[in-house]
Amino acid sequence: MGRGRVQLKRIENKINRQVTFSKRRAGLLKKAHEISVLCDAEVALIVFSHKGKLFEYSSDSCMEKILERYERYSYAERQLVATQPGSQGNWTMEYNRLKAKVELLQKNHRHYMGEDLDFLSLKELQNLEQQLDTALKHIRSKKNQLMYESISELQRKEKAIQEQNTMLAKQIKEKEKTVAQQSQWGQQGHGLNTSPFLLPQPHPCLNISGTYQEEAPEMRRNELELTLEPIYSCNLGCFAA
Amino acid sequence: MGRGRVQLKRIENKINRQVTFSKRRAGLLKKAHEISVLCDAEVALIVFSHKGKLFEYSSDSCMEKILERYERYSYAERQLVATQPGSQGNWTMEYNRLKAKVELLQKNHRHYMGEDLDFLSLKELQNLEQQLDTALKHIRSKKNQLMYESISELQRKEKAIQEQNTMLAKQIKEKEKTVAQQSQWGQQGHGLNTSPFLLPQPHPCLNISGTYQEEAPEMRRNELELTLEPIYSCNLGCFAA
DNA sequence: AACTATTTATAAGA
DNA sequence: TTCTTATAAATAGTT
Repeated sequence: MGRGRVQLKRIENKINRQVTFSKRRAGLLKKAHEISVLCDAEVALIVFSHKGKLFEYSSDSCMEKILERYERYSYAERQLVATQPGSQGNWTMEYNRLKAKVELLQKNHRHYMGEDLDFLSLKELQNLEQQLDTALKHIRSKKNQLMYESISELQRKEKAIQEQNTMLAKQIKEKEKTVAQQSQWGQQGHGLNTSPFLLPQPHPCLNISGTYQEEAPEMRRNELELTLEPIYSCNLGCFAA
Repeated sequence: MGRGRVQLKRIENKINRQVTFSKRRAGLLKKAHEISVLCDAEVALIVFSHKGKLFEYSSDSCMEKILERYERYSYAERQLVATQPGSQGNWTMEYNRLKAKVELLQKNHRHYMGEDLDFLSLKELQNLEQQLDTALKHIRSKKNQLMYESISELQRKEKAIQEQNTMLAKQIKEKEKTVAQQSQWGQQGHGLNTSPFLLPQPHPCLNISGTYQEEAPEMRRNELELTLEPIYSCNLGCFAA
């Protein structure tokens, strides 16, 4: 119906395909509606465009209802088929169904693995992202637990060493005092040169460690939340790409 | 399309309705097929006649596949809608639908979480394990990257402090020597004491960074493999259980 | 189910 | 995308 005959094969021209899709989709939905009204039928129509956009029609009773009815119906049908022995057509049918299901699962899995995302729509990707996010939370928590242990072990070490550091610095100071006293009492004035040199040395380090120790819990928390969150959003970001 | 216009309302004549249903149904299925082929779309069409007979069409990928895709899609859609306030549609209906869907999704999800695995086959389990492993690799690498940074930062700090520690200890030792010398020589040769104190000061710091850069990569790698591997095997272990 | 007068759908072009 | 138009398709009523 148009200016030329149409071959029943994929339209290769992208633009053309898109246009035809729009038109035929409208027509299909219209016809679906018409038959449902004219003939009092229950119709469910689902169309995914090549690019993954969803279009649907369902007669008065909502989509879910019809799909449920369908599931019940086809389930019952399969049960009947299954209980009837001998019929060999059922086996191939069953086999194909199984095969299709496996395929579906694998496809889903691939999506869950962040692969084959090219033809998923943004919405589907968001869905995926959310689910993966939840899954990762569990794994995160275990991993973080061990990481934390490693980190706080290091921090514990650091703290201990720093304390030792402080101790040593103090000892030096005292040593200096002793030396200074000795200088004062002997060759005077010389001790004054050494002390301003030596004193500031340990000082910045001690100061740093001092403030670090106080802020460490905060820092740690910050570091973890700030450093780790971006990882996830970054990683999950690729699913929205 | 026919000898007279058609009003969009239920055809009361039973025979007529039945005939029209047959004709239009064929047309609808045909069109559904056409759009799926021409436009590379995924189409699922379900029609229940007034008398309850089922007719269906689904493009190449089987019906179940498409319906699942639909469910996922509309789930995602509803999630988006749910976050947007205001829509006051059939709440109870929506609620029930949501509840059912959530249950279904949770079941799938539990599998991905390594739970409820009792009725999965070995192959499915292996599949799950492998896929999760792969997925985690991506996440790991990013997360580890940041964790590494945090850890090696701490290690750098630790090392630096330790070196300083050593330095301070040396200084103390030398001070002691000086003190001892001073005691021995009385108040002689004081100028010699200050220089060994001052020269080594900047030296160790430079040394630290020099040796660190060479050894750090090895150290980091070791520590990561030793500390982190157990986490994964532990985590993944539960999927193999 | 087959036929056919008409209405519809739509391909191509603008 | 939307509108137009020539033409192919669908189909209502008929046989």
